[in-house]
Formats: sequence, C-alpha cells, structure tokens
Amino acid sequence: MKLQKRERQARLSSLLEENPLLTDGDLAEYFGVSVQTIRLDRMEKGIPELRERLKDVAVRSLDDVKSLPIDEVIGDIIDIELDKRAVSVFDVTKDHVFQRNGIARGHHLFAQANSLAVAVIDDELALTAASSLSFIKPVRAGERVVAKAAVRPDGRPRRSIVEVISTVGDEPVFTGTFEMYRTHESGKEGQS
Amino acid sequence: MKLQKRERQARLSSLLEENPLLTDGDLAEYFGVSVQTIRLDRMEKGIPELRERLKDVAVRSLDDVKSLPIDEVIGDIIDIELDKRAVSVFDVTKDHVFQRNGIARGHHLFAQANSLAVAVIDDELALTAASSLSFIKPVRAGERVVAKAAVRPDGRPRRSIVEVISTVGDEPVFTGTFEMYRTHESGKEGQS
DNA sequence: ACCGGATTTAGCACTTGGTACTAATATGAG
DNA sequence: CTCATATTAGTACCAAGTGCTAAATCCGGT
Repeated sequence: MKLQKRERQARLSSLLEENPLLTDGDLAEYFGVSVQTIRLDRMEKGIPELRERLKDVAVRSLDDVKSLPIDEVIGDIIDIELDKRAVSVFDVTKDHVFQRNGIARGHHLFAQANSLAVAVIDDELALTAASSLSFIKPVRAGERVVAKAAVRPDGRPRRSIVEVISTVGDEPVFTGTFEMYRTHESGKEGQS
Repeated sequence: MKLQKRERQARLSSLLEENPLLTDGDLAEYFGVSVQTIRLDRMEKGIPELRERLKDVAVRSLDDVKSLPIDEVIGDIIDIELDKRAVSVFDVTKDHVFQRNGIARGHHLFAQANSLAVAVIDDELALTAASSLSFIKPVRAGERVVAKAAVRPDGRPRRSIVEVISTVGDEPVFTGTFEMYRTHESGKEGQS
C-alpha cells in the first residue's frame, strides 16, 4: 500500500500534464478509487482543480498570441552602428529545427540575417531587393548563432549592399549578401 | 432603445472575441445592465458560457501544440510531383508585414519558397546549400502568394537545383534559385 | 490476536458560474 | 393609452469543485 499511493500520485501528475481536462471523477474511475482520494492526492501534490487548469492553459495560449509580434526582428540585436555594421544573436531551439534530422530550417537563418540587414539600414524604408545565400554548415538546436552585418555602398542610387556572416562558436555556418533598396541616399553625412 | 440592444450585443461579441474570460457578471457591470440581460444577449447570439469558451480555447491551444509540425512547411502545398515540380499558396496577413509600411517581411517569402524547395526533393534529407533571391515587388497583407517550384539536376552528385517563382495574381513578386543538397542520387528511376 | 497510524471513503454545507424557466416591470412608439 | 419589446428578478437546478468532520479499512509490528 505504501507504493500504491506514491505511484498513483506520480501517474496522476503526468496524466494531468498531458491532458489537463480530466475531472476528478474521470481520474477516480481510471484509478479505481473514490473521488475523495483523488482530491486528497491533488491536495498533497498541490495540483489545482480542473477549472483552474483550464484557465491557465487558456490564458497562456492567449498571451502567446499577443506576444507573437515580437517577431518583428528575429534574433536580439546586441550592437548596431547605422549604415555601417550590426550584430545579432539567435538561439536555436527545437522549434526551429526539422523533427526528422534536428537541423535548423534555413529560413530561420535567413530571417535573422535579413532582419539584421533591414535594421542596419538607416532609412524609413528598407527593403530587400535581392540576395544570395550560402548555407555552409548545418546548425542544431541549442546552438547560438551570431550574425554580423557590414554595409557597403552600391554603385547605383538608393541601394546598399549588406554582407552578413553568421557563426556558431568560431565556425561560419551561413553567409549572405543582401542588396537593399532604400528611399533616401546612404546618409554618410560625415562627422557632425 | 432599439439601437442599445443591437449595439450592446455587437460590442459583447467582439469583447468576448478578444477576451473570452469575462464572466456574465463582469459584462453586466461593464454595460451597466443586469446579469440576466447579458444571459439573454448570449442566448440570442448563441455565445456559449464562460466555461465552454475556456475549454474551447484550451483545447484549441492543446491541439495546436500537437499539430505544430505543420509549420514544418510554410504555405499550403496544393500540388506536388516529387523531384519535378510543386506549387504552394501562402496567404499574407498583418502578422507577416512590417507595421510601418505594410510590406511583407522578406523572410516569409523566402520561407515559403525554401520549404517548398525542401518538400519537392524526394529524399530523407534535403538541405539548402545556397540560394540566390530576387524580391521583385513588395507584397502586402491580404494578398495570396503562389509559389511554383521546378527541379532540375545539377552537374554535381547529390545536388539538385530548384527554381521557385512566386506570384500574386499574374505578377511575379519573388524568384529564387535554391541549390539543394541531398543524401541520395536524384532517383529518376525510369518507368518501373 | 490486538493496537495504532496511515490510508481511503463518505457525507454535508458551501462556492462559482452558469442553465432553464416563470413572472413581474419598464419603456417607448404608434 | 396600450401593446410589444426589452429588461430585471427570482426560483430551482447542475457541474465540479473546496473545506471540514467522521467513519471505515488496511497493514504492520509486537
């Protein structure tokens, strides 16, 4: 009997974790014990009642929706000098990789580099006109990608070239050349 | 008074849409009417009670977690012939555009094209090795982007080239050339 | 065999946020 | 003024609980 209780409470926790919408009644039936026993178990484990669990899940998912727009820039920009250079870091998680092989999907590396290229341009409007990319080495979940962007002028008016090199540790994993379109000339207003 | 009711019911709907966790009591207070009135309004509008709304949100979000891998591909693939060609559509919403100017962020167009390029390759492992892109015309929220991919062999072993052209209506908005790496030779196993 | 603590079950009153239904009032337009 | 529409009130009931008390079981040790 000593084991029964522990065992049951442990299973109960994990059961509820993967399916929070079970009532005490469901659980009582499942374990073949009385509803009261389930209640006691929940008390001891500090597991809230069904209604609270539901609200938690709901609130969390609503919050998620609201916090999505942070996606405006991919990666954290940690250093920037407009129209010159910029650096951002991006932590690759399991959400960014193919389930099959654990390798980061290319568009995330592109997104980091591209949004960095947009950010480094000192203009109201900066658009990517064209780009050329090279995926040098696969990146995996848990790795931190550091992207460095450098701006150089293009011959044509209202254009700038941004070169981005992304590395994990010391190793380059991605490079991209972005041809950016802008509404105003490249600034270069000299000092003061 | 004719207007009062309609107006209140309309506001009530939209209020609950963006915040499903309001009780009838909250709403009654908010509109300065009795709880019963709110109940009647909900009846007429066919809006379920708080607990049901919560459960819906919760279930949907739990389902989402399970079905997230669908984000493995960006855009809906509507036609595919492995190692030959594929077509996908992607509806641009306000979540995909810069707030400032309403223009779709480049990485979404890239993501659609790139994941289509990955999908069209008939191999366990397909990775983008390099690519070259051209953003021809800005895309805005509400537009539907159709991407068409065509595969052609590369001279080198275990490589394929995928050309993607994305259009809105008749107008091309994006083109990309993807050099794909694969583990096995391009199949081409002839007819049986 | 018997005792005692742990475990389990039962029962009751009460809570929230409702449903379902009935009945009484406004209120306003013709 | 009157009649339909709209609103409010009140009752009984439900699900899924909490909180509390009390009884029944079980199980091991001596």
